[in-house]
Amino acid sequence: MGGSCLAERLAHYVALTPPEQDALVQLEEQERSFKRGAMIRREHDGARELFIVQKGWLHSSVLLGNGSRQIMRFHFPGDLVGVSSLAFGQSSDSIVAVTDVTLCPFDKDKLALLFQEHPRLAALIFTLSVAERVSLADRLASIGRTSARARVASLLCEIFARLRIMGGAGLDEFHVPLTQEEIGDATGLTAVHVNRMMRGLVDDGLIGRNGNMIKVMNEARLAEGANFTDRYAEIDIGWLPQPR
Amino acid sequence: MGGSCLAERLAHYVALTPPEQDALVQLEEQERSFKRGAMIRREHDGARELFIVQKGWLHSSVLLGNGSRQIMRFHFPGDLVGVSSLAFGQSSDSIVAVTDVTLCPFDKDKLALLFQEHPRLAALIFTLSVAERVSLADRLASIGRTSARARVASLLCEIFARLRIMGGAGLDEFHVPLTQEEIGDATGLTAVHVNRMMRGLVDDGLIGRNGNMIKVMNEARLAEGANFTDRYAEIDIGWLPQPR
DNA sequence: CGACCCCTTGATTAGCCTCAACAACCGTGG
DNA sequence: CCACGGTTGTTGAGGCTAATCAAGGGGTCG
Repeated sequence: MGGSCLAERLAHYVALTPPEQDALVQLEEQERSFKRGAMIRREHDGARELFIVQKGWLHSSVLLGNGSRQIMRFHFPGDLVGVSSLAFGQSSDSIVAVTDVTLCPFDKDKLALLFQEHPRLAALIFTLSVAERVSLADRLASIGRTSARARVASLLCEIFARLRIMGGAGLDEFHVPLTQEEIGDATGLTAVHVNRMMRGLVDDGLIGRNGNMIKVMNEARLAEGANFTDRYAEIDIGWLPQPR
Repeated sequence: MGGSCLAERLAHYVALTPPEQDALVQLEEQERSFKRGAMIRREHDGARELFIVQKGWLHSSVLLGNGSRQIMRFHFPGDLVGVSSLAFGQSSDSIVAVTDVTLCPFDKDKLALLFQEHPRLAALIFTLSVAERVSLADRLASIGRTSARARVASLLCEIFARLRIMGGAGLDEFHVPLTQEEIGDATGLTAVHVNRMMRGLVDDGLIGRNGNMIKVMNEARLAEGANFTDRYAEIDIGWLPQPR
C-alpha cells in the first residue's frame, strides 16, 4: 500500500501538511477484509469502530419491522464508514459488504485525538460529513417527491458523480456491482419496478447496459429527469482553520 | 437571556468550562426575529451564516422541479440551523419560519475559531450533527419503506420526543403549529391523505386532537405502528477529547 | 362582511406493488 | 463433463395505496 486512502481523499480538498499526513496514516495501521455479502456490523450491536474503505463497495442500511430494508448509502473507496457510532453506543445501522472489501478499522478515540491535534482535519471531516448529510437529504427529496424513474436516475447520477471523484472526471462507463434489489432498497422501490425503470432508461437512450457495466449515454437528460445536482462538485472549504 | 442559547443546549451533554462558555457567548452577539411564514434563507442563495433557534419553529426544505416541496426537518428552540452552509458556498436548502421566531445568527468563521481553540466543543457539535443525520436516515426509511399511516405516526413520535428534550419528559400533550400540508411535505404525502391518516389515528384512539393541540393517548401503539426509536434518548458523548 | 387559508370528505385515477412464471447465469458436487 | 440449486434478471396480469380532482365548511384577519 504505502499511502492512506483517507489521506488521498482529503488531499482532494486541501494540501496536507506532513504532520497531518502522519496522523492520517496512523488511522490506517490495521487492515481487514470481508467477503461479498458479509455483515460487517449489525444494527444495535455495540460499536467503537469506524472504517475507512480501501477497496470494494459497501452499504449501510436498516431493517424495518415489516421485513423490508432501506439502504441509506453506498460506500466507495476513500469513504469514512460507521460515523454514526460516534453519537451512539450502539450502531444505528447495519454495514454490509456489497463486493469483497478491504477496510481499515480504527477506534473512535483516535478521532478524538485528531480533533485535538489537527483542527483543520477535524473541520474538513466535519465538512465532508455535512456534505454527506445533504446528499442524504437529496435522496429523501427524491424518494419523497419524485417518480420511480426519477429515483433510479437520481441514484445512478449520484453514483457516477462519486465514482468520478476518485476515478477521474472523464469516466462515462462504470462497473456497478449492485443487484436490482439493492437499487430498489436504496430508492424505496421493488426490484421488479427497478427493472422496468432501468429498461425505460435504456430504451430512451439515456444509459447503456452490459452486465454490470453501465454507460452514460445522455447525462444531461438523465440528470434533468432525476432533478440531480452534484453536491461533491461544489464543496467549499474556505472556512477551515489554519493547519497546526 | 444573559447566557448563550447554544451554550444552554450543549450544557445538556457536558459540563462546560468557563473558557468554553466564553467562546460560545461570543458566537451569539446578535439576535434577529422573523414573522411566521418568513423565508429566512432561500435555496441557492449565498450563505455564510448559521443560526441558533431561540424561540419558535422553523423548517428547512427543498423545492423540486415539479413544483413540490420536501421538508427535511423541523427545528425547535436550541437547535443549530443552517449547518449545510458550512460545506457549500450556496445554501442547499431553504429555511422558513413556521411560527414567529427569534434566532441568533453567527458567521461560519467563528466556528473555525471554535475548532481551533475548543476541540471538545467541536467534537460535541460534530456528534450532534451526526445524531441529526441519523434522524434524517430514520425519516428516509420511514418514507421509503412504510405506509402513509406509519409515516405520519413516525413524524408525530419524533416531534414529541424532541419537544420533551427541552419541555420536560412527562409531557403528553403538545402544541403542534403545523398545517397538514407541512406534515405532508415532511412525510412525502399530500395534505388530503395526511388528513385521512390523522383521522384514522384519532379514530383508533392513538391520539386526540383539539385544534393544534395533539394529545398522545396510546404512545406504545403509536410508536409500534410507526417503527419509531427515540434517538435523542441514547446520545453517547464518551469519545469526546478533554477540554482545553 | 368578504377573502383567504385550512380542514374535511367523496369519487375517480394512476403508479407502483404483488404474485407468478420463466430465462440466464453462477458455483458446486457428482 | 453435466446436473443442480440458488441467485438475479425479465416480463405479464391484476390489485391496492395514495394522488388527483372536486366541492363545501369553519375560522381568522383585514
